[in-house]
Amino acid sequence: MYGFNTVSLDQKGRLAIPAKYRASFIQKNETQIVITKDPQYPSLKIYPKSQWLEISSKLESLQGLDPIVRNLQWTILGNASVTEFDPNGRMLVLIPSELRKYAELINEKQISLIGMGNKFEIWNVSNWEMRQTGGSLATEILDVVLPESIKSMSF
Amino acid sequence: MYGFNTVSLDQKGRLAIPAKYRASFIQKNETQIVITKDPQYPSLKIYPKSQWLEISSKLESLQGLDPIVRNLQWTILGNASVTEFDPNGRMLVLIPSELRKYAELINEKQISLIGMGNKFEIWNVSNWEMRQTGGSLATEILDVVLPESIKSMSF
DNA sequence: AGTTGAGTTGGTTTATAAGCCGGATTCTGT
DNA sequence: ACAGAATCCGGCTTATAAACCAACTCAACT
Repeated sequence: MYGFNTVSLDQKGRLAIPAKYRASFIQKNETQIVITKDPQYPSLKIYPKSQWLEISSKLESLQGLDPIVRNLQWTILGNASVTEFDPNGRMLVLIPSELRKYAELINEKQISLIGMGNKFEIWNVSNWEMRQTGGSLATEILDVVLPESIKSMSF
Repeated sequence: MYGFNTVSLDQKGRLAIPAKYRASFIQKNETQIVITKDPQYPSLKIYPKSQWLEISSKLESLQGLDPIVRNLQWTILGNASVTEFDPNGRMLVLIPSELRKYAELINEKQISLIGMGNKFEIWNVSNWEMRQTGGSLATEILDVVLPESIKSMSF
């Protein structure tokens, strides 16, 4: 579940999880994945269900009065979408249009899929290249001083 | 697993791990290796699987909202690729083209393979010589102040 | 010099991904 | 409520890329 792939979306905007990643899902008996927004950059995150449960419950338990925390909760929890995994065939993920907009994937045929161990990231190809080469993006969404309660968290 | 070798890449970009190193893998029952980017210099790192598991799990657990941490995670985790011994006991590593570009190995027939004990490094031959003689490279990638959480880590 | 093991190479096979198409379902507007 | 359109979903086919395998070359050691 590491490494980077350029994957194409079909005409209908569906994303097929590459086989080498699928294997690791099957191995861990994961049958569902969750896709949601990344709070910091115009990109998406894909979690296996079990990982998602950890993260979402941590997030939910934070005190909801801090505006930054609420923003995080809205962004991450409010945009999550679950997809079933078919162990026999391939796994086709239909990315909700709101998320596609967010990650600047409208009309894109190719996307970058990056395996980060316990999660994946989905990027617009040129945004990802820009990131890799140290360039700066037009949009960096969450650019604030984080409260202590969040600093230690990893999403 | 120490010492320096000049090794050739074949037309398909495959790298054959020299026998003397292979032996030490077999001795330790390592059947898989992981190749990824070095975050600091235009070079690649090869870890035996067990070593990789340590490093990657440490990296994944760091606070994921810090931009520098995310950069490190992207570079190291997002570019990792696993190879295992083939049935003949040979190990041909296909270096992904993105990594070849990164380490300036496009169109290079020869590379420098440096054994560092628990890992290997792969360098463009002339870059490595430059380093050895104290010269400076055109590209030094990670040029930032590291947060305390990372300073103590070794990759 | 002959033998053995390592390195290198290229062709073959297999696995995978991407395009294509038809059918089903939902949505919308009248 | 109905018709048309748009969206969604699954299977099939083709093209591509990676894994496999086997033969050849080179070098070292006896």
